[in-house]
Amino acid sequence: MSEHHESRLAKLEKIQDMGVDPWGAHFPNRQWNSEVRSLAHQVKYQLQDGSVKELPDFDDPQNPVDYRQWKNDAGSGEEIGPQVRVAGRIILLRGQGKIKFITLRDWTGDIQIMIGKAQVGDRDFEMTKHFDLGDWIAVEGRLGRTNTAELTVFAAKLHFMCKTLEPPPEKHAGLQDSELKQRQRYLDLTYNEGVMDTFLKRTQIVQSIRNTLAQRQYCEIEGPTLHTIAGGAAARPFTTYHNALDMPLFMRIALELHLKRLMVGGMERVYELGRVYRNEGLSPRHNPEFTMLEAYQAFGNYEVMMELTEQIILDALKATGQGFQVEWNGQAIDFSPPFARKTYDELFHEATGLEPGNTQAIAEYAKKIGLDPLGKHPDVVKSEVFEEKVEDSLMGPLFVIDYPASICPLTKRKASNPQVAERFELFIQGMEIANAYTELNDPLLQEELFRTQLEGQADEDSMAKMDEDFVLALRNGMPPAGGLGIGIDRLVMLLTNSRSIRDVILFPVLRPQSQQNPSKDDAALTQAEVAEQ
RNA sequence: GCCUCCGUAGCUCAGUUGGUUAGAGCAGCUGACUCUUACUCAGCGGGUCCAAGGUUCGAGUCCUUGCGGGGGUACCA
Repeated sequence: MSEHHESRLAKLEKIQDMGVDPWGAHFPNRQWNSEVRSLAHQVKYQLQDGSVKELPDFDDPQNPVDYRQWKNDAGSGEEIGPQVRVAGRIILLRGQGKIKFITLRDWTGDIQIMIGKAQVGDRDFEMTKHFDLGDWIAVEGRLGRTNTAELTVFAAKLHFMCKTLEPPPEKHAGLQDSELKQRQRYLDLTYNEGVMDTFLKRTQIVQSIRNTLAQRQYCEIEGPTLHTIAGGAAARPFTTYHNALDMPLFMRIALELHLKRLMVGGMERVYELGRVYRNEGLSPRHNPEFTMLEAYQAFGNYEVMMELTEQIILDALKATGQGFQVEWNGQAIDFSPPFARKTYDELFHEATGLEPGNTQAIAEYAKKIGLDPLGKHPDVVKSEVFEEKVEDSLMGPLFVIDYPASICPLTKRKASNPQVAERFELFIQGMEIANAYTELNDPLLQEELFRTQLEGQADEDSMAKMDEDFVLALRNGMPPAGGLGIGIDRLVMLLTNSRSIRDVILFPVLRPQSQQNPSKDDAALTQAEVAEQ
């Protein structure tokens, strides 16, 4: 066991010896640190004649005020301020003889506490000797300012809330090791600047999306995450097994097919915001489980969904207190509406100089850039070239519209040109953020497309799996509709200036640690020994 | 999966061409201090150098394998 653990356990005992519960209790009427900060204007200076003076503005960097001098000039009197009740974690601790300063942090921010032996009494001051960085405490006291004008709670009564048995990260640099940041996210949240903010913003974004959809009378549902056929996207699923039913199950890779069943059932505007699972590689843009929004609107089309996508993003910007100009990874993103639109073929031509219809030339070009066009449908080859040469360079926000129909088996074709599917993808900073169609509702064509896809495709390509149950649903009649998918994690990345998807997922997938942490076993042993004594 | 970089005290990091007993700051412990704010001052402790092998008179440093992480790449409508 390390010196840190020993020291903390010893202090834990001393707190118990004082008759204080080191694990704390209910602390009613507690105020957030941010609330208390907003009471700063109530701190005033009362002169001996009873008149009250406002304090000067200490926050003006142009005009620094020496508070000690100011009080001197004002004449003898006393600072007055509201009584407050705060609670939080001890982040910094500065002792100065019979006085202690604590920087107390809650999830709204920091506030300084001053504890004077004469003010809190011997017993509470004795307790401060057993404080460690990271401990949770609660404080009752008067809000005021120190001689250096720092807004401070002058403690009258202390309450111990929770002992911390592990030492905190380094107090200036914080937790730098990206592995520890992910494994011990609780430390990352408390001690690293901006981390709490990022995850609170994530919540705001998700709430904003729900609000936007609610305003349009969309209904949120919860579909099954265990599927008998993992469909709705081309991805390798995670497999699992149900014992009582004695059958394999797949974790869902998309929300699409069940939402469409609900459209058949007459849920005319329906969405799910939930987790999907894809058994594929990891990268700064891919986590094996991630959050998707899928929304379907009866009698809509992909144009309607484009407008909705834009609204969702603009509302999310507003909800996170941002304008149209956002900085991301050192670059500027301009979200000013309307977002640009370009057709697939247009972009293809711009990037390659090739005619989008010239399959021969495209196949040769594909070979030249290291792709293998042999035995593939011309549109698949074209799509591979597109992914290789176009997608990464789309800084956007840009709606890419009108995809080749043969690579979109769930999408309705354009009435004027059946070779083209009514589909768009939204690209920002080279990332695919949204994907939407005018949904295919022709069960006969759907069945045929499933079959065509099946030919010559690998077994694990689940998109190719015939989903007869889904086709049956379509045979019962799904209204024409627009459908939309948005990758929530990637959207959060863009709106929080996060470079890695693992910075916006609280607990990303990690391998288990290689060795057992020996300090844990030691601690358990020693606690048992302590109990014996 | 493959390529590549990284792994040194609780944390953040140094560590020269392979050479004496592996260092610093924070954190910890002891003491002093009633307006500090990365408090200060005096003193003291703290290491499985990721793991296992190997080369060498000698390995934190070089080699091999493994483990964990970052990045790239492959897979990925």
